[in-house]
Amino acid sequence: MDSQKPHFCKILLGLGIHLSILRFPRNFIRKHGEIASPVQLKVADGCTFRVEVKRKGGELCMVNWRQFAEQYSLKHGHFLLFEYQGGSIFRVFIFDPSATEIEYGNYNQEAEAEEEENSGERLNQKPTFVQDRIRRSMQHIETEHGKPNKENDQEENSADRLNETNQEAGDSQSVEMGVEGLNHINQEEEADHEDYDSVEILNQTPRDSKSENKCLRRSKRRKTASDKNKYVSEDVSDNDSVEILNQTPRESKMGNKRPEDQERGVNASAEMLRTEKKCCLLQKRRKTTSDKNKTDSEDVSSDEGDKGNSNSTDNPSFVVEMQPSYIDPGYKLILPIDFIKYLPNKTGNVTLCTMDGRNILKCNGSCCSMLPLTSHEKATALLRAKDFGSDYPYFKVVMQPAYLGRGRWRLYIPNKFVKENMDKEKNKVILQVSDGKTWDVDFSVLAVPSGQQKPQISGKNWRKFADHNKLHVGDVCVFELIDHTNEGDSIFKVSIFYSSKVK
DNA sequence: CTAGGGGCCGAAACCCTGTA
DNA sequence: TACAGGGTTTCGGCCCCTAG
Repeated sequence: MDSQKPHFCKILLGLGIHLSILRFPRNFIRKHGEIASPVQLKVADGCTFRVEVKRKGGELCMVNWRQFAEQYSLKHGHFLLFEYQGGSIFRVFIFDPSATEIEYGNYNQEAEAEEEENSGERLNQKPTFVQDRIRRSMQHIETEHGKPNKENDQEENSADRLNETNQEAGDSQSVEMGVEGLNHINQEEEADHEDYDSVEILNQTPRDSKSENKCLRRSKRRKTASDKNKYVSEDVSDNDSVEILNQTPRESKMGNKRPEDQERGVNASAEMLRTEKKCCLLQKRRKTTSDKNKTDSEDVSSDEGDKGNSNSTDNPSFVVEMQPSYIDPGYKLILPIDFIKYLPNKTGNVTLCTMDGRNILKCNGSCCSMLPLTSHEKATALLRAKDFGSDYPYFKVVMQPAYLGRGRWRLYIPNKFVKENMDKEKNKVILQVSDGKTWDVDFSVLAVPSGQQKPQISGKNWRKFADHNKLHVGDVCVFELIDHTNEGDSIFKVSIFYSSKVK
């Protein structure tokens, strides 16, 4: 590929594929002007596709590119790189969800073979109620706009409406990875791109950046169990509209759902977890017996009782009022005993599907856990802090679930950093944030029998630090060692790069 | 092979409820 | 109001898996 030519990237996150619509990054159009319709998409296998370009809600979009999407079995997580040749011609490079460029010639066969191989397992794991919800969700979006849900609706009209809907609702179909933007992924930029949750990179291939290069490196290892789970998640999120079946009582009572989510009629499970967690931390009172009895009866009766709820469903469902122990630290969610009859097996794995492709929870038996960030997510997060520099020694950490209360509150510090810059005998370090507030947190170096050493920050004050600074999974912290004299405790200045708008 | 990340277990500390 | 008992939470340590 020619790095001198203008280009932009797109990561597909579901709906865009189904709607046959792909929006050009605004910055790209701003920089290179209008693209005349139709555009030609040239792929490395020699195929060329003509795709119409139209304005949708003020944005320039490729419409009806379904044939192209189908030809290469594009799905959620695929990464497209568009290199502009001029004269409405783009060369397109396609990367699969593992960030590996696909083999164009035999991609379809491979995809089909893989599909076939996994079909039993995967299809079985995708419960029919999910498919049903997806279908109904799609209908809901259409009918919400006052248009009848006719199967024969012209695809484009449907796409238009959905596109408008999603723009209004601030929903996101594609993350635009790309571009010059990654130099400026800060909160102001995020505000600018809020409606698409997107990052735009112009004139910079992902390969240009070290971390992106990491992401795109061809992965040679076998698929692990966790990888398989991720693929299952992707499959489910392909269909884009999976909802939490019912509102939790707390949600409806306290109204702490984000307004944009209310508009959309969807829940972001991670946000729910965070919100619930906050509530739990603030009101960490154990349920009394009478409370529990009340909750249990509500849970069990939810099948009936929620019929009047706008989220009611014909499928079996239940409502759970979060207990502190459901969220933190045990992540054990107790199901109503009456609901067990709907499960095919009393033990085993279940998958919780949400609207947000990333926030799939895999549950094993009674235990649910948030999956750790993928290397790609980490690399993307780290880009927010890539411009950080300091004369002091520092290290950057992307917050993982395990650092923020999953299992326990502990943050691992790179061993190399500790060896080079810190006194292992110390048992405290001081964290200081920009407003000058400080926390004494426990520091220890855990010696593992294999001889390995695992320096870590832990304890109540680390938790207080995380709470006070509203740290969430995906946020980046830069720990800058500004004082490490032998007498006192090491002092770290902590700069935080939040993963979403604060909060 | 090493380091990072996360799960699990058991002990101790903490908190709440019920009862005298 | 004090206390016992039991449930919940916190924490240290160990182990395993994965990526580089």
